[in-house]
Amino acid sequence: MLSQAAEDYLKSIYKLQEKGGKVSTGVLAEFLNVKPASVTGMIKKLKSMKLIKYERYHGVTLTNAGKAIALEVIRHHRLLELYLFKALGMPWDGVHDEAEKLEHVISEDMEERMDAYLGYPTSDPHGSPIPDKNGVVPKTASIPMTSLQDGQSCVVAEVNDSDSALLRHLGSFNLYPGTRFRVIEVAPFEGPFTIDVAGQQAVIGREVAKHIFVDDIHDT
Amino acid sequence: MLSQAAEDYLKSIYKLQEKGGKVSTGVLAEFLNVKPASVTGMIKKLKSMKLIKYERYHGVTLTNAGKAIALEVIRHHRLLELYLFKALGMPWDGVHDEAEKLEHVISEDMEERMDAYLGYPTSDPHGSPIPDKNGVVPKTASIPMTSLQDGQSCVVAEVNDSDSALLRHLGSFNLYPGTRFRVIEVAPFEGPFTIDVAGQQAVIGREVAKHIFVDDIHDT
DNA sequence: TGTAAAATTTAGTTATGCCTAAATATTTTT
DNA sequence: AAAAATATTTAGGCATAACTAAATTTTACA
Repeated sequence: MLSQAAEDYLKSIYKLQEKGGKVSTGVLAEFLNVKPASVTGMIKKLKSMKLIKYERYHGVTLTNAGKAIALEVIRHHRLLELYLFKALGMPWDGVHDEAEKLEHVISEDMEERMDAYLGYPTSDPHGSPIPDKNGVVPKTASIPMTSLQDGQSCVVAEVNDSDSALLRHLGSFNLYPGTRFRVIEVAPFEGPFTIDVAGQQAVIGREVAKHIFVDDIHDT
Repeated sequence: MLSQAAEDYLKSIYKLQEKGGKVSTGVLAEFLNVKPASVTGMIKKLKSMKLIKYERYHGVTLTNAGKAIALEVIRHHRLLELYLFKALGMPWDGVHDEAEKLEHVISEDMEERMDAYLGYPTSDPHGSPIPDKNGVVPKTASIPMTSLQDGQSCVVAEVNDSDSALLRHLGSFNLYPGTRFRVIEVAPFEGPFTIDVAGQQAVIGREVAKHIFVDDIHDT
């Protein structure tokens, strides 16, 4: 059985790989909040298990076996987030931390039962896609909020799930996946976004907007 | 934060203490499936944390702090068992193993939400009492099935939760907590019990009967 | 009571996964 | 292309929690 630490490495590699960019020792270390020297050690281990490919100074790549494990952990995480949200009524800014611990521990059986209870969902409370049992990730073609222009209307597709303060902030504006809003004004010089959500005005800073992805854009 | 291993030691000490008898290094080792030398190490650690009292060759006792942790872990375990059983429909012979892993990992918040969902229950699917938030354990005055006599009728109160084969066996006779049955005959010389459960006859061996506790006994 | 048996502890190892500090390799800059 | 900056690895430690084998302590029995 794979250690929790190893699972976290694979999950992180997958996510960093998704974002584009080379997954170097240093990047991984930063992402996982460990020191580069520690990453070197785990890289050796994962390589010897044939879960990753690695060449010095050229970054890491998941093998198919490694990717399968990464996707299974991510599936666990997102199913758990949605389950905790829907079945236990946990707030959307609380489910990430809980899922982060549970994801390494639940059985296949529990995974399947949650999946069935939820009706085989394809996205979690933050809009992130839930890979299916075969590791197939639903397509999500969304665009960063930062690329919106004055007057455009759109629907929140996905937000970063790991920053609970950010999530509470967005929640205070009722900005959840599925919520439609309209850009009233984008302040010049990389300024904040003034938007209209269901008749209410809200100001969203650039840094926050970077973590919001949107869909279904209309010019109005 | 306390390690999972330490939590398991405290939980085991509590359970062994309940059963009566001195909780010696060797007994603990056997119960936890580790070697006595390993127990010595953990005993030192737990003693230094003031979670147990210990004197060589005289066994271990929980301090109040240690008992509180033990009861919290047991509470988690039993709430989880009942939750998995009721909310996710897991079979009663499957919930123990799942709960065994989850019990160390769930938050107070999740504990409270499960508790509320279940309506603040006082026993798990195997009839074991669920300690409340303050560590108060509901009274359960039940008697081992092995002390029953011919013709007595009673209700299953509690069964050992950790042996899934045993649980499946009992399930095949519909022998769950709350089920009433009548002893038709106790075979002599420590023989098996022939019982009547809802009109069906079943033969329960002594070894199995030792793991069944009953209540509400009537002579018929 | 002395000796054998049983229980427990000590000493030394192992594996995991992290750390720091120092060494080395690569890339970038000048 | 050499020097400087950056990235990565090596070497040596630490903590946890298990193990084995050997020593020691306690208990039990003859």
